[in-house]
Amino acid sequence: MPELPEVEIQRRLLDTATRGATLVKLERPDLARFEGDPADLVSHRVVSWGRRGKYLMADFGAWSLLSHLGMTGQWIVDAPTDRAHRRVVLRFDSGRSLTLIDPRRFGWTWIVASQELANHPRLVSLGLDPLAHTWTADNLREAVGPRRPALKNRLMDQKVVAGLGNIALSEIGWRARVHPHVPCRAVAPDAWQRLVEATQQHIDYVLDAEGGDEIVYLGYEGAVNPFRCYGRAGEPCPRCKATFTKGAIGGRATYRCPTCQPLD
DNA sequence: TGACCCCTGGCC
DNA sequence: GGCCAGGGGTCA
Repeated sequence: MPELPEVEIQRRLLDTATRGATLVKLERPDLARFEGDPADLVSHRVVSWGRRGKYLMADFGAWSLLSHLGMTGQWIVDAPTDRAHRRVVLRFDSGRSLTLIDPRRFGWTWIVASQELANHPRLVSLGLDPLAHTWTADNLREAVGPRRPALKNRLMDQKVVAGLGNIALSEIGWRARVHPHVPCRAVAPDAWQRLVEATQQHIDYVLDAEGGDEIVYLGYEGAVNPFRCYGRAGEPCPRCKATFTKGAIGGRATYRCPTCQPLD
C-alpha cells in the first residue's frame, strides 16, 4: 500500500522523469475523484515534484497537481496504453508520459493554484513528517499529547503524524517494543526515542526494498509478506519466538508480539 | 468512538 | 459467493 516510503519513491521517480518538461496534454480516461481544470496545467513546465505525508505535489509554476494515491494508486512512467486501470495520463513535450493506475479508485487528484497549495484543506493540518528534521522524540511526544486513546490511533491520525499507515504502525510498534494499545498518556518516557528510531528503520527498509524503475507495493495481493510483524498472526516473533497475535484498534487489523510488546 | 461509505481483487 | 483488506472522509 502507498504509505510514506512508497510515496517518496514515486516522488523521486516522477521528478527524474519529468523535471523541466512541459505538459502538452492531460487525459482522463477513467477518473472520478478529481477536482480542478486540467486546462490550467497544459503548456506549463514541471519545476519539481514534492511530497508531504502521503501526498504528492507536482509544481507546474502557477499551478500545482496534488495527488493522494489512496490504497492502490500508482504513477507509472511511460506506461503502455493497454495497461489496466488507467485513470489519468499526463503527456509531456519530452515524449514521456505519466499514468495514474488505480484499481480500487480510492485515490484523489486535484489541480490547484500554487499560491493556495499550502492552505489546501488536505495539506494545511498535516502533522510531523518522519523524513523531516523535525522528527524527534520530543516533537513526537508533544504532537501525540497526554491523551487517553490508544497510541496507534493517534499515530494513524495524519494531523499528528503525516505518512504512517496501518502496516507501518504494526511494524513500528514491534520494532520499538511498544504495545499499540497503550494510552498515549501512559507511554513510557524512553519509548518515544525508540518509536522515532523504529519509524526511521521501517522507512529505510521499505525504501531499500522497493527501489526500481516501477514501484511494486510490498506485500500487495498475494506477494510474499516482507514484513516482520504485520500479517504474521500465529507465526513466531523473530526476536523471542513468542506467537504473534492479531487484534483490532480503531477497526484496523493490528499485529503484535505479546512478549516483546507488553501493556505494562 | 464506531459504523459506514467509496471500490476491487484475492482468498477461503 | 461472501468476506476481507486498506486510506480516509462523513455521520451519528
